[in-house]
Amino acid sequence: MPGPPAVINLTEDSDASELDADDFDDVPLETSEAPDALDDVEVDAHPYAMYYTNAAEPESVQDSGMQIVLEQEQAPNTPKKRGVQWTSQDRKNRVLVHQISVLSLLAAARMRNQWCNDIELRDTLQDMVPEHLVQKLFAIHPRREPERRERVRMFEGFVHDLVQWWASRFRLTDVSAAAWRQPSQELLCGKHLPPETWVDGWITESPAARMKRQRQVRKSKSRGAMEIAIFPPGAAAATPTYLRLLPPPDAHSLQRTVAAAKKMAGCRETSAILFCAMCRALGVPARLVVSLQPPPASIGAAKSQGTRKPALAQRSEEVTTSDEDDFEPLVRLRGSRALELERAQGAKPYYIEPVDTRTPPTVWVELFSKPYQHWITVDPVRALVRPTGNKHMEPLATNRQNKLMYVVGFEEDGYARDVTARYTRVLNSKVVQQRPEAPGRTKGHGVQEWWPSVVRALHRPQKLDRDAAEDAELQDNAAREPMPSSVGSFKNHPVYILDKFLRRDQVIHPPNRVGTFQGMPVYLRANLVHLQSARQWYNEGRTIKEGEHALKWVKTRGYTLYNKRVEEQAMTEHGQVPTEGLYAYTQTTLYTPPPVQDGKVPKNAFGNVDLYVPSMLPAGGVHIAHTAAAKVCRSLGVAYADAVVGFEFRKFRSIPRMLGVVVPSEHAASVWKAIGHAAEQEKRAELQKRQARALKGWKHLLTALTVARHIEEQYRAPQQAAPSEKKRVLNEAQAERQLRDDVPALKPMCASPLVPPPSPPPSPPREKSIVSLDELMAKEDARPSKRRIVVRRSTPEVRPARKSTRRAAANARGNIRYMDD
DNA sequence: CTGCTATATGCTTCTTTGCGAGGC
DNA sequence: CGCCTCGCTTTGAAGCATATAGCA
Repeated sequence: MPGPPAVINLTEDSDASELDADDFDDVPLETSEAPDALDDVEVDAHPYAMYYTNAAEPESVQDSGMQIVLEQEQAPNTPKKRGVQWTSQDRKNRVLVHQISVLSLLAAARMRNQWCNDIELRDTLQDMVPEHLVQKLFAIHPRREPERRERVRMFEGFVHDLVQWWASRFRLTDVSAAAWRQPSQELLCGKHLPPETWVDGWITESPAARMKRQRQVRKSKSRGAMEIAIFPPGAAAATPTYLRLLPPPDAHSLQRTVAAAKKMAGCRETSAILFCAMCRALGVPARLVVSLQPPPASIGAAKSQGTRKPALAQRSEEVTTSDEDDFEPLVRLRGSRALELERAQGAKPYYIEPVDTRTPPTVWVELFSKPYQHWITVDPVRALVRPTGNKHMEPLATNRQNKLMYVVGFEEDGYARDVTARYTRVLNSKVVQQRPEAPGRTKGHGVQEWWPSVVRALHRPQKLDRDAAEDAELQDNAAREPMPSSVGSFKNHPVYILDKFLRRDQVIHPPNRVGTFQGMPVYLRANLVHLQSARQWYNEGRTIKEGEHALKWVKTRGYTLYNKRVEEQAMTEHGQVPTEGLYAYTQTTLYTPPPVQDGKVPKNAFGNVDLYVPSMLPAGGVHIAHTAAAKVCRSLGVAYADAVVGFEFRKFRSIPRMLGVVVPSEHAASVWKAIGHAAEQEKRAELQKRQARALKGWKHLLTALTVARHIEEQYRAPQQAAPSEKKRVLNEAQAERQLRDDVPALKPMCASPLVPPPSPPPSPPREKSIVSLDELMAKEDARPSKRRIVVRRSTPEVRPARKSTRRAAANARGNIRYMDD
């Protein structure tokens, strides 16, 4: 998880994302507003160092109890080859995590950009600027210096001096712990980290330690720490790694940012944020530029990164020489008090991979030079001022902590602009391809790409002149990127494409060649056209225009048994592979079905109406989307046609999915009415049927009892035989009830409310055991006439209705009381 | 060692209108 | 007789992403 988004505030950004809500089903998410409670903490003394021990957590550490559990579906065991077997769900998760990270980072950056407008912060910073610099700035005015070229030079000189002054004054602290950089890949790649390891501002916990902490939290009734459980990728069930969030080390609130300004000390990112605020205070249009560092969207990228990283497991002094990137000694994030605590508990220091402040940053500033009418790139940490930035802000490909993927500049008014093109020379060949939904992954026409939609939400709705000029500049920058130098890199290239990478349903139209590579013509991806067969277009409610010729002929791909047979037959008869023509969208037109004429709905060859999309409804017709519609139409004598709304595929056979009928519009109302009527009647009939079944059951039972009594009367043996006889009869009765087990719960005909069955009802106290059926029936006769019949399956008592005219039924599952009417 | 290419492998997508027996 | 339900039918190929080996 990336460090910065201590607070997530998604507004427009969340609208821009095309994340399916379903994807979040498994993520129980509870958030609450997180007030800034650490504001009074000193910036200098590693404000969170004291929390780095397992000592009791101050209540202010975490305000929201948030739990994110990305669970994976249990899949059947697949034989493990080596390493982790990635499932398709893992891949989807990676993209999702990437996208959520990007949005979160944007939100975090936007919030910091807002802080730059804070009056107190601006005043604090403005007061610090030396007088001679302020004078230098004021001197740049058309009235004082009419020569524009001179003003351009003066502005650059001013910015240069300002940056020099800033870099010499601002003290860098907390650099590594607070760095905005690539999150570590170990966990995402399924590597197990030992407990008490620092991971991007989180700390790993052993299950036991977690339980213990949670017990303490419960006892003290305080809010728990924010924690997540990360499951390793792969199909096999595994134990997650538990992470607890540490307090953010950087100036994560406005108050702390102001404090950092007063101290003129903080991390690299804080330096850039404060510099931006200062420039705005001086009246110079300034952008806060952020190179977002989300985890990679593809597994391959993450894997190669993750495996090459030095083992974070070793966390002590010896790690300092583990990597060539390590220029700084081990960062010990300890205050003196924390160190004491640590010594007392025998804890080890956390290892945090260092950051080299000489490498390109992930946060910097752009200043708008009014005389030059261009944005100037400024890195206040390395004291760099450059009219163009790509050489100095692009990290090396080998840099694992900083990957240039999205660079966004936030302006004073809160709008942002995608300025990635300014800072990379490999925008199309590398950068774009790292984003999800790169050209190779999207398909078809009209597919919304994710990042462009995010950018649209960030950009100013109406372009300023300088925005338009910048767009041209950035486009020019991108256009200067050279053509790929290998066949492979043409694949999925966002600008160019070779014939050989065209898919079955793609064609270049118009086929304007823009170059040649190894003898192959090179085309622009912009001219790529997605094609579909006539049938496919028909399924979307479109037909091929008159006189259009197919742009491409391809081998048919019969899927159903029928079509396969047809293909085979064609093969044997003509000796050539059957082909079908493919057409572009522009060659099609909306399909208009023949209209309803003389009250008749025109049918197709199958005797129904194709209604795959609403536009395929014949003129003068109405779709009655009700399953009972056909029956009603038949009885009413209304001409109708079944509506086919789609297909289902089972066992290589396509089955039309029917839903309702199409009728002439003049009959629609009457058909709907009849449907309502029929439904009511059906309901009544159903009820009657159930009652008839219940009555039959009762009749059966009573007959059985009568017969039993007759038999008993005729063949009764002297006294002793009676009990066993009674038992037999009762068993019979019970079997009878079991036969009726499927009788559904009967709703009363009248409107009396159905009382839910009290469960389980106490058995009614029995006065004394019944010895014979005679006794039983005599008892029944003796009872006062009751309007309520209770049948309890659990009791071997049988209390049939005395009069056969009484309608009665019982739910064989027992204990449902039926109110007779 | 890195980057490129070819090959192997495993997963995903594409597809687009039955029939007859028997019961009610 | 008409309508409904049930059971049987069959079980691919292309395309794509990724992993891996080999080569320059």
